[in-house]
Amino acid sequence: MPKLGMEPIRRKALIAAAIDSIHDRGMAQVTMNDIASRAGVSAGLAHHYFGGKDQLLLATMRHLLAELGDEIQTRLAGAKSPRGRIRAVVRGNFAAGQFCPAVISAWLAFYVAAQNDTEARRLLRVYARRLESNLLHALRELTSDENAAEIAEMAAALIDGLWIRRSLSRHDPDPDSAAELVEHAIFQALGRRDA
Amino acid sequence: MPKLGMEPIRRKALIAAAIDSIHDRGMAQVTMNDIASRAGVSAGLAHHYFGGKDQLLLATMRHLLAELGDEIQTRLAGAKSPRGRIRAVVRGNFAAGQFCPAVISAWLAFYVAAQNDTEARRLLRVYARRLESNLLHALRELTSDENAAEIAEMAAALIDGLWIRRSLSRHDPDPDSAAELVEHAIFQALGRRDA
Amino acid sequence: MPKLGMEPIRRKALIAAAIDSIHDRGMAQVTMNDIASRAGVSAGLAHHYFGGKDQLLLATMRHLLAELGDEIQTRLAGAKSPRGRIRAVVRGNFAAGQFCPAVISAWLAFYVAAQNDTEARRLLRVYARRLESNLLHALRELTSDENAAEIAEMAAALIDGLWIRRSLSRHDPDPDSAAELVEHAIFQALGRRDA
Amino acid sequence: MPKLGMEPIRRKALIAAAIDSIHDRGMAQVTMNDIASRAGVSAGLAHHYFGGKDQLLLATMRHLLAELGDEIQTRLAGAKSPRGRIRAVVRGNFAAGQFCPAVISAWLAFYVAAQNDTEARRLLRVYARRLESNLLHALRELTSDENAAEIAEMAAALIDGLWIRRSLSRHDPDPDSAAELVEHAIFQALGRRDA
DNA sequence: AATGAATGAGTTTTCATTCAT
DNA sequence: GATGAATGAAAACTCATTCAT
Repeated sequence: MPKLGMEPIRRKALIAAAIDSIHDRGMAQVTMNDIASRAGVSAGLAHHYFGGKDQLLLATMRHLLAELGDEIQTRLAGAKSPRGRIRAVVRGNFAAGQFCPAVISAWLAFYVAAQNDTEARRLLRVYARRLESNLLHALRELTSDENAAEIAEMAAALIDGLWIRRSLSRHDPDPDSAAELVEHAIFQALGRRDA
Repeated sequence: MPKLGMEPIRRKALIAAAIDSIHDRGMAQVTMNDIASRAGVSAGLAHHYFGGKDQLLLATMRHLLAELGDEIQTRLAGAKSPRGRIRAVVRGNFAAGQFCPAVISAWLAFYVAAQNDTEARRLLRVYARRLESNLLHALRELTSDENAAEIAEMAAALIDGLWIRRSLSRHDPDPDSAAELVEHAIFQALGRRDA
Repeated sequence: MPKLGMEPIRRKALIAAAIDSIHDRGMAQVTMNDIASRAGVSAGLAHHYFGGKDQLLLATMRHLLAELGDEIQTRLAGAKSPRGRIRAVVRGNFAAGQFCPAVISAWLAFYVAAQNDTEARRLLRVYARRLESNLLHALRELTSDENAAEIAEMAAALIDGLWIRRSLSRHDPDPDSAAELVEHAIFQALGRRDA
Repeated sequence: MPKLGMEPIRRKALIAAAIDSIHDRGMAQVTMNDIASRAGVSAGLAHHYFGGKDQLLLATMRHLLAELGDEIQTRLAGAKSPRGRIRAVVRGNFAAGQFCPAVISAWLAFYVAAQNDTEARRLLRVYARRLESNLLHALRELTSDENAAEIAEMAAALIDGLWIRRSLSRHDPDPDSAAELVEHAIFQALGRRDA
């Protein structure tokens, strides 16, 4: 029973289905049929709306990136101090909507896909640059530029590493302890001068 | 012109070719033909030796794991102090043979594949446990068990995170600075009590 | 905003769009969507009016055939002498509305389609017979029946051949010189007895 | 039961099957499966050897063009006089191997395909230019350059037109009478000065 | 030991066609 | 009268895998 204005609804459903499919079949094994039937539509429709598998996957990635960006921006807007901004960035990266198994799987898959896909790589670089610049901004208010850069690099690596590692663990990932670990590392690195 | 004793040579060539193929086509896109022709043999032969694509890929993963393990063990054998052992583990993870683009790509790909492949996951878990136990062992000589566990987790995440991040950068990865960053973080975390 | 009496307008627009689509995508590649969107309507509407792709294409062919027939009949009506009637037929075949790239493409496509489509073949045969009979009629007044038949066959082949050849040339086809070439050949063949 | 050196055999069989398939299904309707199963192989093999449908079709066209070229060259080599060379070209165009229903269908299909496919068009232009140059060469020895050009154009159109027309007739095409018709037209056009 | 030949199952992709609105 | 939504069947294409030689 076709209705009007279905397109955005289908697009969202397909993107959500793509994330779930990647999670439980793996990027290399997902088929359009998996995704489409999980979204409750035909494979043809997925093609119709996205133009092809690659583009659907890229759209999914863009969606994830945008969501993460929003998460961080929202928290950043409410932060008052440099330390608050650092916390905002870190917590944003481990926000509930993001740090669940299916989303983590998808993220990793995209990280890996970016090794060989120019557009995916471009997308990821934009995100990485923004993350680092957010961190740097806050850190520079608390320490020397040089120091800030070093800490930012460490923090970013730590965030990504925790994502990866949690994805392999049996238990559901715990956003809070992950965020605390990162914050702890950052503030400790700042600590010497801070103290 | 078939020769005797070619098997080990072919196996090595195929594994090396698999790593390269994964690097420049991506796990999802590698075909047996890619790998075989890169190794200078027919796809049929790759089958003959490994029994199938999955098994060749698994063998490749085992090879990577074994090499990394050897790298670390060798360094560990020559280390005298707890700090030396920590350095051995960290440096081993960024050893020259490991920390080059093709190998990083392959590692990441396997990390992701492990999300959905039981055997790959098992293999990876064995390695992760050993890495952690090596680190823990050394750390426990320098701090409380609880503290050691926390630092080990952080260090492991940092190592993985650096791998992933370096893989996206345009430049060839620099093992030394990566290792230093990790060592610095570890010793700083130990620092308070160490001092 | 649906209007009354749109049907004939839509039909014409769709047929024109079909001709253009065939011209620049090729019979094998035309889709209902091409045609419909070029006509500014939805594919569904094209179906509604014509019942299906095949029937739209057949209607397009009928349209072309009818136009060509009209073109010739009009000229024939104004012709006084046998030679005038021959000229009428020839010129009709190269009339402006007919001898333009898009129409030529469509004609050829139909000619070829007729090899495998019964209805298209029937349509084409009717036209071919009429064309020949028109020519024959005029020729018989100028030469023997046997001779007339031979010349008619030659003329018809020449007309078709020129269509096909002009369609491959880079320049826009020139109706006048084509018509002259055919007339020249006919009158020369008649010449011996004519002289 | 795979044997060595099958590739050229398969290629030939597939090309022959393509011609037959085009003939009895029509260019727009042929599928790789039609062709492959007619050639007694799987569709996968056809892809393997030709890379895709388009390329198989193009290869088929190239084959037809080459055969026709050979046919003409052979006859041309044996011709002594200008008139003999003209006859060689004309007869070559209606040679037995060429002028049978399936081949005619394929030719026409390609002629039409050339309207929209750059490579097909290029191929056809090469052939058309060669045909015309062969004719011109011979004709120039018998009449003025200007006259020769005109007659060559007429002859070429006549040849193509006869192909098209014969393809629509119910009976098997008769190469001899077709060739005679063309020769007659040429020699008649030459006749005035010739006489 | 090694290969080229061949297949068939699985996937993406395309489209005519249908239909509720 | 007209559309956008949706499908399903059919087609192209890919590839791991098998096997005779």
